[in-house]
Amino acid sequence: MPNVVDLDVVSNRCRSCRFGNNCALNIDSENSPTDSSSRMRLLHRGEKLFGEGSTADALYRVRSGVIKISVTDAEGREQVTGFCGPGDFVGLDAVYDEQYTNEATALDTTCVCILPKHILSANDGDIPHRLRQLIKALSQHVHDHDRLQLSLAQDTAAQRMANFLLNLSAQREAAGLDGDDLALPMSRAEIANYLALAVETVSRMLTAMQREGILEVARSYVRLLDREALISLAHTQKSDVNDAEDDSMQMLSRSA
Amino acid sequence: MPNVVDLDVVSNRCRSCRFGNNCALNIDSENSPTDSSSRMRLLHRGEKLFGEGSTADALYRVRSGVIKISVTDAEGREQVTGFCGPGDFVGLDAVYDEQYTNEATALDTTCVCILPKHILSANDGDIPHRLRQLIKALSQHVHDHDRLQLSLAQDTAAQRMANFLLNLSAQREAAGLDGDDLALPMSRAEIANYLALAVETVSRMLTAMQREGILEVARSYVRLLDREALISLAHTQKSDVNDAEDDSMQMLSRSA
DNA sequence: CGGGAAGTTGAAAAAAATCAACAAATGTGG
DNA sequence: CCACATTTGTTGATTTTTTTCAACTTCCCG
Repeated sequence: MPNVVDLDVVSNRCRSCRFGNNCALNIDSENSPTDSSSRMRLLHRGEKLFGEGSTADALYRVRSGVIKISVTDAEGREQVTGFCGPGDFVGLDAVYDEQYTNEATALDTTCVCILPKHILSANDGDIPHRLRQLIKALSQHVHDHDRLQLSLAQDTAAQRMANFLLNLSAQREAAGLDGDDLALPMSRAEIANYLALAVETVSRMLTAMQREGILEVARSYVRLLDREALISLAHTQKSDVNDAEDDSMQMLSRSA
Repeated sequence: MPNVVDLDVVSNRCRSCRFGNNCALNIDSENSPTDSSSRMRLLHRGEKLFGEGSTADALYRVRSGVIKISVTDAEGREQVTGFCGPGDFVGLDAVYDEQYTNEATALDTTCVCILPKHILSANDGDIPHRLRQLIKALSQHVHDHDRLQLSLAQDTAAQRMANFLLNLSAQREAAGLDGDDLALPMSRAEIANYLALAVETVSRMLTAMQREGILEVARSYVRLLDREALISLAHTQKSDVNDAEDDSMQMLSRSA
C-alpha cells in the first residue's frame, strides 16, 4: 500500500482538506475554474474511476474512501495490485503511454481530487525531453512490476519458470541476440528468490523441462528447443484439467 | 523484467552502442567531458553498482551484462526484485529521496552507461515543482511495491494478513483517524487476491487471530485488540521455531 | 420475506517446502 | 597441476502449508 507523500490536493477547497493547506500542487493561485466539481469527483461503491485502456489525462489523489487498483491479463485473470486510501495517488503509472494499464474501482463512497496532467507543467515545453523519458521509463517499470505480481500470485512454479525463461529470451532478442541461447548468469538461489520458489523447485522445473525436450540445460546455460511448448506451458492455467495424450508432464502441470 | 523503452545511452560513444544512435539522452551536442570513462562504468562479477542507502546522484542503463536488483528488510531477508539486462534502466526508483533503497550487483562483467541526474534538466529550475513531486511519488510507489513483493514472496499467510492489517492501520493513523478501528471495504476475495492467498485462507487467518484475542472481526470491520501481538505475528519468520508457552497459535505460526 | 452472493468451517488433496544425501563445480594451496 | 575443501546444484523422501472441494451460515438487496 503506497505511503502518503508530502503532496496535497489541488482543489479550490484545499482549505477544507484534511491533508492541510500545504499542497504542492495547489493551483489556487492560478487562473483555474472556481467550481470544485471540475477538481473533484465523487464515486460510489463499485464505480470505476478509470478502466484499463482508457485515455489517461489526469492523475488522482484519494481524499476519502478507498480505491482498488487491479490489472487483468490476456487470459482474463485479475490481480489486485493495491488499495489506495486517503492521501494515496491513483493513476501514477498511466504517464507511461497516455493510457491506463490498470483499472481503478471505488470500494465505497470515495472522493478523489483530480490533477489534470496539463497542470503539471504550465506548458509542455517546460518538461525537458529527457525528464519526460525518465517518467515514461519509471511508469513502464511500475507497469512491468504489476504484471510480475500477477504472475507470482497466480502462476504455478512451472509457469513462473517458463515465463522467466521466455522473458530472458525476449530480452536477448530485443538486444539483437539469439533468443534461443540463454545465459543464466544468476545462481539458482537467485532465480528461486526472484520467483518466490525454493532452490530445489527451480532445479526440478529445469530438469523436468529438459526431460520433456523443451530445453537443454547446462548449469548456467540454457538452450530453448521447443519454444511453442514453453509458451504453452506458461499459459497452462492452474484450473486447466489436463487431457494430455501422455501424462509425462505430471510435474510441469497441475493435473487432475 | 523491465522492458526496453526508446531511450538510449548518454555516452560519447553512443555511436558504438548496439542500441543505436537515437539516444534521447544523448548529450554529445552539449559541453561535456569527452572521455568515455566518466560516462560509463565497467563492473566485474559480484561488484556492486550501488548499495542500499548510498547516495543516488545518477541513473544507469545497462549496455551489456546483467545487474541484479535486490532489497533487504529489517530482518535481513533479501528479495531479488529484478534482473536488468542490456537496455534496462537501473536506479530509477532512487529519485525518491536521493538515496537508493535497493542494491544493484553485477552478475557478470557488465558495462553500464552513467546518466548523472543533473543532466536531466539543464538547471534545476527547469523542473516544475509539481513534476518533481510526481516523480517522487512514482519513485515511492516503486519502493513500496518492492517491499510488498518481499512480503508476498517470503511471508506466511498469517504474516501477510498481519502486515495487511498493520498497513491499513498505519494508513488510517496517517489520515488522523483511530488506527485500531479498521474498516475493510474490500471483499475477502479481493484481500485474498491481493495477498496471493485463497479466500478460505484469509477467512481462517482472521478467525484464528480473533480466537487469539488479537482482534475482533465483524464482517467488514475489524478492531485491533492487541497490536503488539499482531506486530510480533508479522515478524514471526518461517524459520522461527516456536517455543511458545501454549500451542494455541498452531494456525498462525509455522511451527515445529 | 426470499434468493443469491459472500463468508465461514471442516475434511481431503496437492503443490511446493523442507530435510537429507549426494554429485558436480569452483577455487585454493600445496 | 593436482588434491582437497567449499560452494552450488541435483535428486529423492517426507512434511507442511495452503489450496481445493464441499457443506453450511449469514448477510444483503430486490
